[in-house]
Amino acid sequence: MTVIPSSLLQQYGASLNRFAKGEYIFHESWPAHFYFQLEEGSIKMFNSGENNDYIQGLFSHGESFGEPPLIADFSYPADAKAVTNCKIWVLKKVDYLRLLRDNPGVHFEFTKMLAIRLCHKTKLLNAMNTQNPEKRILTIIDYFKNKVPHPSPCYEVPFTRQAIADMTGLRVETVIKKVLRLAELGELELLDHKIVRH
Amino acid sequence: MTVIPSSLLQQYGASLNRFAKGEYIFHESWPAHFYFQLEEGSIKMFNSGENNDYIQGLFSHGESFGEPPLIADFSYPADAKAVTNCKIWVLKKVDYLRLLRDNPGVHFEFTKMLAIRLCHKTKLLNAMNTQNPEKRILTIIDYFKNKVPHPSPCYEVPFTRQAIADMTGLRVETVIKKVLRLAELGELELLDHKIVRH
DNA sequence: TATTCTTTATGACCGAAACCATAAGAATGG
DNA sequence: CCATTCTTATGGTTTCGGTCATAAAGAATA
Repeated sequence: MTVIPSSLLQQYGASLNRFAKGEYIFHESWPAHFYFQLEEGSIKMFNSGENNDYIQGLFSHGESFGEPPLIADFSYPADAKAVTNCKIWVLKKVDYLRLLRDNPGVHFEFTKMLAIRLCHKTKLLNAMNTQNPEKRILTIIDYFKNKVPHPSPCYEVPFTRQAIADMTGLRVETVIKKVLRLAELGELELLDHKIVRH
Repeated sequence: MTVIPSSLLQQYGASLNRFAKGEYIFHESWPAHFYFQLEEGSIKMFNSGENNDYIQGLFSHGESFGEPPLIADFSYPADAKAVTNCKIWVLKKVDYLRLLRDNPGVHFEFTKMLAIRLCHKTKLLNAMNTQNPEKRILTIIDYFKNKVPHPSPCYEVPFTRQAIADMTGLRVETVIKKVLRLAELGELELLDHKIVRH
């Protein structure tokens, strides 16, 4: 699951930096200068609006984030913020590009990951633009359920109703109501307010 | 703008195939066996729903499409259909992967393209989930306006209201009404029903 | 343990976009 | 050239999710 082995990162000059809970790693519209890979903790990428936030992604141990602007020279399309205290491997852009050039296997795995992320966003765009709130919510839940192949058939959703709202473009009251409805319909189970998907 | 030179494609065994207007190149959920690059004509990638279609992308001369499933071994997340008569370079998956392996420069350009597409979908997800219909419409128009750097400051939108609806998740009547409103507000101009963006 | 903040819950009301019907102009094809 | 289909347009109606107000349970913090 780890994108690039830490030994290889260190070999190219990466350093392990700490970010406090709530701290921003970068902001929307900033130019990209570094490769980031989470060693510990988790971060969220999101667009902040006046009323709304929209969560673009959630990343934790072993995952890298914010690489596309590094590769194709554009500015960040979203903010990145530490959800918990984090330790993050940080590598300068030129060193990262050199690492990719020197290691075709790593480069190919990276391309593969972009392809998978693109497919995910493709499916999300379809779901969020054409489906009703219930389906949108299930789409998001099932994405995270299947992200890491789970041993148990049932998946305890690790998000608040507000987080689901911020990933589906809905309002928190709507998510609350639709989740109760989905539980009635048997699509979800509620165990002491925790959402469980089978 | 051409992704891979046709000479290189031929060197790896590509053939130039014809597709008639309206013909499908592939369907959602099919496994991916070929690399496709448009020599002539244009195609659309879209999800077809009961009432709704959702257009994921429009591609024309020089552009490739449907590569991510080839790279990361998943099935197509959408249909691809010829909008006009097309000539398309078709290359077998193994040969395409060999081409990428042998040509790091081509591989890097491909990675760059995925990064750009990912950024585009990120921006779309934000716009479509958090913005009002007017902003959604302008977001789509501006994307195509800026896709190829245009000499003239004004851009004649080459889409029907229905196509805009299918890219924004709105209904055609809504697009018609909001476009008229945007013209009143001066955000768009209407020349004989053609939409022009400055 | 008290207090504050977050999260879930509920109901009333409102408004914007969907839905539906209709029509006229434009483009396409036989 | 005529017939058919597509595209743009318009107005009436409905519906669903947003908005607002309120509250209680739970979690975090002092």
